[in-house]
Amino acid sequence: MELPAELETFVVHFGEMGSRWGFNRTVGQMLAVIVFTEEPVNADQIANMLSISRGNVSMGLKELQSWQLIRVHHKPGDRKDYFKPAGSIWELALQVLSERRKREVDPTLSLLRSQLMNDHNDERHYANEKVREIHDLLELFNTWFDDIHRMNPESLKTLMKLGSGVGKVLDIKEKISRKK
Amino acid sequence: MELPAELETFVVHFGEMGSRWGFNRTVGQMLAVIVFTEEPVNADQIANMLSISRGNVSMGLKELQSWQLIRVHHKPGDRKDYFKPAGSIWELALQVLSERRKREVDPTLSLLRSQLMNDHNDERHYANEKVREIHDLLELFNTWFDDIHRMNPESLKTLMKLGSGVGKVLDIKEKISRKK
DNA sequence: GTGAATTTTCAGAAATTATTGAAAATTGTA
DNA sequence: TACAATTTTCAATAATTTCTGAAAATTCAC
Repeated sequence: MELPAELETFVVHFGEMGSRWGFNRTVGQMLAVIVFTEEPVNADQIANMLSISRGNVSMGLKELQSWQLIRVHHKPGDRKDYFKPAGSIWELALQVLSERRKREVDPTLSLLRSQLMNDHNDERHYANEKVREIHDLLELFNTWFDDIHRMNPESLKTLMKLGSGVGKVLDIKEKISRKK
Repeated sequence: MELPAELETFVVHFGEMGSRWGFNRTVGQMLAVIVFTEEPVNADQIANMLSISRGNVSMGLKELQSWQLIRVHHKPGDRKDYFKPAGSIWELALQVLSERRKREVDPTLSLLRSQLMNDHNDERHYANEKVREIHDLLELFNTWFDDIHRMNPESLKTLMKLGSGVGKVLDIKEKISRKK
């Protein structure tokens, strides 16, 4: 199976962006192939389309599975593993955010938490103040994100479209309470 | 100036996380030093505290400035440049998100946009459907984020604390309109 | 304008990360 | 169980990224 010409642009781009999204060039390209190809693809097809080694494909697939972005699919009478996206584009995006939070926020939060546990948590120290501030911010972000993540996609879309609308409501509410 | 012992943990951690946050180990460590130190610090102090070369510090500072995370500060009678955070923790966090959107979302969005411009935008093709879906998702995310970013920190905090509260309101609203 | 203080640049070196491909392990079928 | 198909592993190598430090550029006080 050859890489279809109309996919080339996206494969190249997803490759370039890959490292910014948290994986590497090859893994990004593999994701592009899997997302933009209607039929599930197998490892040999991916290796051929991207001209990379079979071993590299194997590692990349493991990575994409650890991100829960792809799923195995079996075809009757074929022992090969075929891969397809683990959900809709919307679900994949949420999944990427979720994994990134796990990798980018959670470790820091747990360090800050343990730091605040230590009783020598001297509030006079500037650094301790900052630790507290970052901790509270990340904690707020995390609970907010959990909330959001639990919402069904349609409500979430509606909420996002509302955007500053919600903000305006809150601003008005605030102005009123300040006048009291 | 020596690296204060109580900062060591954070410097090491910010270093490890650096690459996940979009810069490299050294730049992460430099950010930690600047954020956790009350007094503005100069390039030589950073180089000494982190035991890295003066040239490396210069490049790192440029990077942090390109992210708009730090600002120059001048002391009277001292020609050296001193550096301090460009804002509160909250503002720095928003700034990181903002820069990352610029680097991680905008390039993809502009590719997808140009792809949809091309008239051979054949809706029968599976790949084109996906292009459209990703485009719409990123567009929605971008306008939402712009909205959010314009809000004042206090309203934003309130909104985040509300979290699923807003979601519940929307869910109820939806259930009602479905019954009609 | 001169020159010392300071910052920036960048070629080469070091460190890190990604890739290959052959061997080992696993899986499924007969 | 035997064996062929398939996947995974991992040591060696290749590619990329980061770092150093000396030289060049800039800045500013006199």
